[in-house]
Amino acid sequence: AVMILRSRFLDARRKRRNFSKQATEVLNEYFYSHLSNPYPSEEAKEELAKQCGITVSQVSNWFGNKRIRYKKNIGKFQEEANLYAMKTALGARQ
Amino acid sequence: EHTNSGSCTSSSATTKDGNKSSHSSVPRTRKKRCPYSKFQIRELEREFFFNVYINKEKRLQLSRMLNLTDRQVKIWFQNRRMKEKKLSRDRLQYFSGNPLL
DNA sequence: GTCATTTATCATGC
DNA sequence: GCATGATAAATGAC
Repeated sequence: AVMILRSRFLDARRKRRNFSKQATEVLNEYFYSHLSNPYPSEEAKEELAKQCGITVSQVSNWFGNKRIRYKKNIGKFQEEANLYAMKTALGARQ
Repeated sequence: EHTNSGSCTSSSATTKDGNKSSHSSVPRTRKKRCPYSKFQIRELEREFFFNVYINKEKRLQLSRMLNLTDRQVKIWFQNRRMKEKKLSRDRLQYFSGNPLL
């Protein structure tokens, strides 16, 4: 039984599943509202992980991928950046 | 999948350090990440099974056998220890909230 | 030495 | 066919 669980764990380790829409929303909000320094602290990572229902490692992976891919092609993310900039601006107005 | 024979190994005439000279504007290009072959991984894992920490002798021996630099072998063991630690954390988390067995 | 990270690569989703 | 999450080399702070 332990072996079955172990194999299941190992197999599921690299099975990729997309995050929920809400989780991506939360992560993007943080990223674009800290665009000058998109490096969340350990505490911030834990809070984000809790909000998103994922692990801290997954939060770290997401920010690592996001930073490099944003840097590599800022133009591609311009629309997304404007969207979240607008969103946070509207949120802060009340 | 990867039967990587001799594509990435820093076999010889490449870039040890040709540039320590006082050129102040050379950023010193970052070494391109090159995945190791199945054979290299197998031997590294075999040694890691015996010693999580590798000594200088075995490191030189391994680096020669696998056609890697001692620095590469050293870094591989560092990364491998970090991987093991992460696997332990994941295992713990995975089995924690489970009433199974 | 650890450890967060950068970067490229891998594997999957769709 | 790329978008996306996870992993594998490589660097640097400490």
